[in-house]
Amino acid sequence: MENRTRILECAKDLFYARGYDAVGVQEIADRAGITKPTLYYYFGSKLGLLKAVLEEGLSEFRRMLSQVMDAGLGIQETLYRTAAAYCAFFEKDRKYYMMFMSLFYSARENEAYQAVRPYVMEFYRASVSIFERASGQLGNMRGRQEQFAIGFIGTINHFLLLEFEREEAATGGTPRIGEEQIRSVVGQFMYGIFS
Amino acid sequence: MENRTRILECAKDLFYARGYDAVGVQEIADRAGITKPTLYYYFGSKLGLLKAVLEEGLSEFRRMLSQVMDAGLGIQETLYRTAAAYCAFFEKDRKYYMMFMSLFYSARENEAYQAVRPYVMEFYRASVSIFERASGQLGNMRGRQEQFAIGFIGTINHFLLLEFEREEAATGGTPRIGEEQIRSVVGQFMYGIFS
DNA sequence: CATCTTATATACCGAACGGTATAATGGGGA
DNA sequence: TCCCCATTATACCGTTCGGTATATAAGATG
Repeated sequence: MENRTRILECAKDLFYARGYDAVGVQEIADRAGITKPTLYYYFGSKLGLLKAVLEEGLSEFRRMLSQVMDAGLGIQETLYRTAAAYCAFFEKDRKYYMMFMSLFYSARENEAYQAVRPYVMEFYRASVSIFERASGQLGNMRGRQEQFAIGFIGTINHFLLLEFEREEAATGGTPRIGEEQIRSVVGQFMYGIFS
Repeated sequence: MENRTRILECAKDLFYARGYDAVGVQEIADRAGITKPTLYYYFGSKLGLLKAVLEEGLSEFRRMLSQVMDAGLGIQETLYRTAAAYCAFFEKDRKYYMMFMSLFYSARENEAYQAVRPYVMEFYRASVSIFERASGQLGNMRGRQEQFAIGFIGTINHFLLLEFEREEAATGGTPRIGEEQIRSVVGQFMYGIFS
């Protein structure tokens, strides 16, 4: 099983760095120190490899998210902990997060997008449900749940994108994202920039 | 010059639908009804073609943005008009906007990303400057201009992404984005979701 | 020992990739 | 008329693409 893991790791690194379409199967095999038939033995196709890469890193994130959702907290704390889960996931594996994010926004008819689409919808619906459950605290939302949900995901993703750029620019190590930073971002989302 | 324009148009359509790397030069040429050497005569390389596509649709958007920036308005109205400019640009050419957006988030070492990077930075800096100029109204921002700027761009992009998905799902025509919708999104950004 | 399964490599497939050498075409000016 | 220059096509380049037929090696099982 060691080869399988190494192939997944190398594929993730390359997809992250240059994107699914720009990376050839041969290059992945070379970097993993195996040959193409071995790769195809485990994953069947290039797309199958991508799906395996995607699935691999997601189980823990799912668990963290559902834990937050099931805690029965108010919307403020739910949003904060959700954001914290996203940040923790990002910090645990930046390459995975960034790869996922770029697939999130990739062309609709690209086969790689088709592969991430189910996961995108999964997390989007989870986000929508946060706001639906909180309609008591938010008043009549007149169908704005979706706008809130997408705005929330967008805010987090862009915060992490900025964080990523800053880390790339920084010379030293990568400091952990502070709790107060996350509270600041979520606070900005909830109360606006004048708060 | 008619061929040149048609090549640009077809390239945009295909890059939008399937992404830069997944589209071959041959396919673009076929669709435009010309041959590869003609394409290379005008654009020199595939990357040159992408750069030309990018540059093509941007001049008007630049003009709209700088007009807003030079109006000397308060931050609220500036943000609203900036958002409106983004929305107008989106509505004028959805394919271009979505293509640009997916390039925005694509892998850092992908050559297509290198091509959009300058434009991304251009609009990012413009957004930062909005918040820098408004420090009087926002109080001591302690370096949060960047967070505001990226959050603002993220909010708009995700709103338009949602809009795009809704339009795709809708059966009828695509209604224009209403002024009150834009005000709602910008209001959410400025005053939070409880407003 | 014989056999079956799992895992791996060699060597190859046809097609598509980005790109180009070269020639033909056709209109405008000398 | 002649040539020039912009434009376009034919036919090709070597390389890489995703994928596979087939053989082999190693370990477990009878």
